[in-house]
Amino acid sequence: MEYEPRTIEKRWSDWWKKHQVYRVVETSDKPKFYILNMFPYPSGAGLHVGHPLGYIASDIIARYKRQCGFNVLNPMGFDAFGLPAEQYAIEMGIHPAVSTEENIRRYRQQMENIGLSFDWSREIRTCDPKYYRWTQWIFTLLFEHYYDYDADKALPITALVERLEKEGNARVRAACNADTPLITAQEWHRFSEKEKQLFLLQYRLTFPEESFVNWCPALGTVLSNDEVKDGVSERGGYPVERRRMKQWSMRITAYAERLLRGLEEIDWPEAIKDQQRNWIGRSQGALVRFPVEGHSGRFVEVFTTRIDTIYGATFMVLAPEHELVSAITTPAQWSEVQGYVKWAASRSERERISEVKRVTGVNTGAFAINPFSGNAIPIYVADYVLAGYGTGAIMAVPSGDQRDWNFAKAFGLPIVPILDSQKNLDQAADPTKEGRYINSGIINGLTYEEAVPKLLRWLEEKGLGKARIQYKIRNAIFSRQRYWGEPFPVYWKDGVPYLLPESELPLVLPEIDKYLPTETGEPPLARAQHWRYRPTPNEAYEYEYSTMPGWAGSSWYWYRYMDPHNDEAFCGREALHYWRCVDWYIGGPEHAVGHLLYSRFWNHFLYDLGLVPEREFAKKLINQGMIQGRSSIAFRAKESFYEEYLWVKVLKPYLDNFGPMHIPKNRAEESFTYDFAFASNDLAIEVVSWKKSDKIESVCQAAEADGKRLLVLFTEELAADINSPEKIAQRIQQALESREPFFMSRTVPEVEQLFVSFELTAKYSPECFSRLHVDISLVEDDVLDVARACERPMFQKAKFKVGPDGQFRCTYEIEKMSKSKYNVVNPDEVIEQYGADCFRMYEMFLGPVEASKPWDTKGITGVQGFLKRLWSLYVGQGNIWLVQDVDPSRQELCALHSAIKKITEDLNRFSLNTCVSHFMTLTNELRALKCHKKAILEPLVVLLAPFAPHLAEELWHRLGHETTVCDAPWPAWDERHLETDRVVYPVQINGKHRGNIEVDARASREEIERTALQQDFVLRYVGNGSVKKIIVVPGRIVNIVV
RNA sequence: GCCCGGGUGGUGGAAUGGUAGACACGCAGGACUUAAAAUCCUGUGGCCGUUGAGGCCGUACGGGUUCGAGUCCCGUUCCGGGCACCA
Repeated sequence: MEYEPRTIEKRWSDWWKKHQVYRVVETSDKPKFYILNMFPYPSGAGLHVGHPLGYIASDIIARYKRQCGFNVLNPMGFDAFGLPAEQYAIEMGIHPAVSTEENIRRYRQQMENIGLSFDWSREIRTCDPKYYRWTQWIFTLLFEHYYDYDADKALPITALVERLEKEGNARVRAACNADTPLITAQEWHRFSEKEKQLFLLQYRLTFPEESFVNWCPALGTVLSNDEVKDGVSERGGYPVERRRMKQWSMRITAYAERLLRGLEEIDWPEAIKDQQRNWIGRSQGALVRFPVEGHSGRFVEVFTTRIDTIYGATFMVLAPEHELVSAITTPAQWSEVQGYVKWAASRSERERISEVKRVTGVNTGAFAINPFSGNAIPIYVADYVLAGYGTGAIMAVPSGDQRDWNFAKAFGLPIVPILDSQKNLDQAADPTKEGRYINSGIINGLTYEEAVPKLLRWLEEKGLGKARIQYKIRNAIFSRQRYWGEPFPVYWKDGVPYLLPESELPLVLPEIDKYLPTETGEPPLARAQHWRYRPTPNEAYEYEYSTMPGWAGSSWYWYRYMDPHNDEAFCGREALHYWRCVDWYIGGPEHAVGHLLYSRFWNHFLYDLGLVPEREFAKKLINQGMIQGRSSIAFRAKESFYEEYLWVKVLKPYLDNFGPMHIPKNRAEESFTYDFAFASNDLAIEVVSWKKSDKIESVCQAAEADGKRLLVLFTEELAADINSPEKIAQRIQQALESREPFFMSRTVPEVEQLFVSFELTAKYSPECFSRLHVDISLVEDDVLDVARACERPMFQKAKFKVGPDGQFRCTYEIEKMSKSKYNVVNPDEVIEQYGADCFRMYEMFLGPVEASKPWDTKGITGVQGFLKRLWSLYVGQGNIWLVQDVDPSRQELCALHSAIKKITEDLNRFSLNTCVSHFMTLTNELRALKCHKKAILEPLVVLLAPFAPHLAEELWHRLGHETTVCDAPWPAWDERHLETDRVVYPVQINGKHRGNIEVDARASREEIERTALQQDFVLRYVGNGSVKKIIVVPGRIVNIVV
C-alpha cells in the first residue's frame, strides 16, 4: 500500500481527540516542562504557512520532552481583543465578539489539522469576561500600589498614606511624577479627600494623566509608540498626530532598573535583550545646576553623561517648552524667542524628525554661570533639545558633541578644546575620552577616570549637582478610545477615579449601537446610555470610557493556562507552584520591546506582591523567523511607456523610410504639444489615452501653429496591437501618404491596461511602469497563466505584451505574507496535497527556526519522497507488513544509534532542520541495507513521533501497540554500537587535505604516525625534506608539517 | 548617526578550530514505460588536465593568530533588523 497521509492523519487525529491524549494534569510526580507559544491574534485571513513555524517547532519540543519523561504543558489561546475586529464591526455592523468567535474557530481547526499537541481544554481568550475579570483585577492591584525605592519593590498605597500622615513625603523615596511637590504631614492632613486622592495618583503604578499621545483621527483612537510606524498607524496606515489628552499610564519607569537587571538572569536572544536595554536606555551621568545670571535662586538644571567636559560648555540650550524660557528671556529678545517657541510648537513630530540636519534656535539674551569656571555663558532655545528627556536643558559642549558643534558653528559660538587628544575641531566635534584635560580648571592634567569623581565630589560639596542615573524609558500609555477591549474597573466621582469593589468584577463590556466615538469625541463606551456605577440607588457614576490596550490581556496570560477555569483566583496556588513559570517561550522578534517588556513589568510587580513564584516569567525565549511570501509582480504600462515604445520599436526601425525624426523640446514649458514630428514631413504624432481625448483639441492647435498635420494614436489601440508593431507602422505609413490634415480612430478597442512581460521592461525607463502584485496562484515559475488571469477583475480589459517565447513573465519579490500582496500560502492547501506530517517536516527542513526565509513549495517533494521511502521500509506493495523480528546487523545498529545520537543532540540545541536530514540519511541507509527489522524500525518510529506524529502513531499501532506513541520513551543511544574496528583519518600536509588512511580503532599515536608516513601520497609531498612535526588528533585528523 | 544580526554552489541550507558544501531542491544523463506520471540509478562548487592520474582555486574583501580558520582577532565592504536631535 502506498503511503496515504490523508487517511492516516484523519484516523489518528480523531483517535487522539477521543482518548484525550493531550490532556495535561498537575498531579504528576514527573518533572514539569512548560512550553508556550505567543498566542495569536485571530485575524480574518486565517493562518498562513508562516504562522505554524513556531507552533510546529514547539510542538516537536513538547512531544520530545514528553517522551523524555516530562509532564509537558503546551497550551494555546487567543489574544482576541483588538482593532481589526472593531474595524470590521464598524464596516460590516457585525459584533466583534461574533467575528472573533468565527475567526477563532477557523484558527483552531487549522491548528488541529497540523497535528499540534495543544491541550485545548485549557484554551483561553482575552475577550472572555471570565478571563478579563483577572486582567481588571491586576489593574486594581497596580492602582493600589506604589513603588518604593528603599524597599526596591511595590508596596501598598496604604503604606504610603501612613507615612504621609506621619511625616509627609520629604523622606519618601518612591517612583512618582516629576513635578510631585514636597508636602508635610500637616499639609497632608489639611488636604480634602479629593486633594488626597489626586496627590496619591502621582505615586500609583497606574494613574490617569494629561500626556502627549499618538492620536489617530481615522481610527479615532490613541496608539502606542510601537503601533506607529513612520508616522502612520501600523494597522491601516493612517496618519497619526501628537495630541495632549487625558490617558491612563502604567508607571513602568519605576521598574526600569529591575527590568534591566533581570535580563542578566534569563536565557533570551541577545538581540532581544539589547533592544530592551536600548529601550530602557540607562545612562549614568550627573545633574548640574547652572545659576542664571541676574536671577538669584533660578538655575538651569541639566543632565549630562559627560560631566568631565563641563569646562568646555560655552553655551546652554533649553527646549522650547522649558518653563524657564519665559522667565529669563530679556526684553530685547522677547519677541524673537516667542516667535520661535510658537513655531517649534506648530511643527509636528514628523517635521522635526525629517529636518534633523537643519540647525534652528534663538538666543534668550540671558546668561548662566558655569559653576566650575565662573564664566557667564549665553542661554539659547533650540528644538534639538527635547523637553521630554532629562531636564529639557543641556550644557552645550561643542568640542565634544556634534550637534552642539553644529549649533556653535551656525551661531558663531566658541569651541573650546578640553582634551589634549582632541583633533580637527575646526571640522567636527571629537567626542574622545582619551588624553588629559586642558582649559579645565581643577581637572587640568587629569584623565577621564580621575576627573569624573573629582568633579562629582566638588558638585556635591557645593550643592550644585550630583551623580544621577537617567532612563530613556517612558511610562506606558494604557488607555485606548475604542470599544473592543477590557473596560477599566474604574468609576469617576468628582473628577477623581475610584476602583470598583472586587465583587463588581468583571465589569463586562456593555452593548452599544455603533462602534464609533460619540459626536462629542468621547470613546465608544460613552454610547452606552444607562451604563453607570450605582453603589446605592441614589448614586450613579460614570465609568471610565476608555478600554485597555491590546497588551493588557497578554501581560499575564501564561498563568491562566496553568489553571484556566478557576473562578476564585487568577491562578490557583497549587497549579502556580507546580508550573511556576514558562520554561521555553516561542514567538516572533517583533514583540521585543512591546509585549515582552510589559509582560516582564507585570510579572515583576506580581512577584513583589508575592502572587507569583518567579521574578522572570520566561526562562528561555526563542524567536522564530518569519516565513516570507514570494510575491509575483507584473508590470503595467503607464502612458509614457507608449511614447518610448513607439520610438524604440516602431519609429526607429522604420526611420529610413520616414526620414529624420524630431521630438519637440521644452515640452514642460509649453502648455501642451504633440509627442513626435517628422522633420522632413509635415506629420506630427500624439499618443494619448482615449480617456483623455479632451486633450486632442489643444494638440491640434499646437500642430496647426507648427504647420503640421496630426496623427493621434490612442494608447488603447497601441495596446491592442502591441504584439505586432508592423501594424502600427502601417498606420503611420498611411498617415504619411495621405494628405488628410487629421487622423484618429473613430472606435477604440476595449483595452484599458497593458501589461508588459518582465524581460521586455529592461528596454524602457523604469518610470514607464507601475508594479502590481499578482495573485501567486495564477503564476508558475514566474510565468503568468494569461487565460486564467483574464477571468479576474484585475485583468478584465487587459492586454499582455508577451516575450519572444510567447510567455508573459512576472518578476518576484520576497516580502511579508499579506492578503493585499496576494502572496499568502494557506497551510490547509499544502496539507491537503502533501499531508500534515510532510508539511511539518518541510517547515522544519527549510532552515533554522530562528531564520527568516521565503516560502517555497519546490523542495517539499524531497520531504514527501523521504516519507514515502520511510513508509516502504515498513509496508510493501499490496499493504504487506514487511517488519520482521530478526536480529539486526552491526551496521544497522550503528546507523540507528548514530541517528539517535545526532537527533537527540540536535533537538537539545534546537536544530530541527538537521534532525530532518538525519532522518533522511538513516532512511537512505536502511533502504540500501534492505533493513526491515523490528529492532531497528521500532525505535525509528519513536524517534519520528515528535516530527511526524500521525505517521508514527500509525506505524506504532501496526507494530502492535495499543497506547499512544506520544508516551513511548525516548530511545537512548549506546556508544558501543557506534564504535568501529577501523577508523579513517584524513591526512593533511601543511594543513591541506591530501588523502586518507585507515587504521585500527585502537591504534596508538605512533602507529598512526607510522602508517601515515608510509603512504605514497605523503611521501610524494615530504620528498627529501624532513618532517618537522606530526599532529595526531585522536579520532579526528592527522597533520604533517614539512 | 548609534546598537545588533548576517554574507558559504544555480537554490534552501550543513559543518564542538580538524576532509567545506551534509541533507534536499534544481539540472544533466540513464533504467522502467507505447507514452506520460510515479519510481529507481549515476553525476553535479569553479578552472586546468585526464577520460578509472592528478593539480590549482574556492566560504563578501584585505590582513593577522594557528600545525590547521567558513569558524577566533583587526580593518574594509555590502545586505537585513532595531533605535534615534536621548545630552
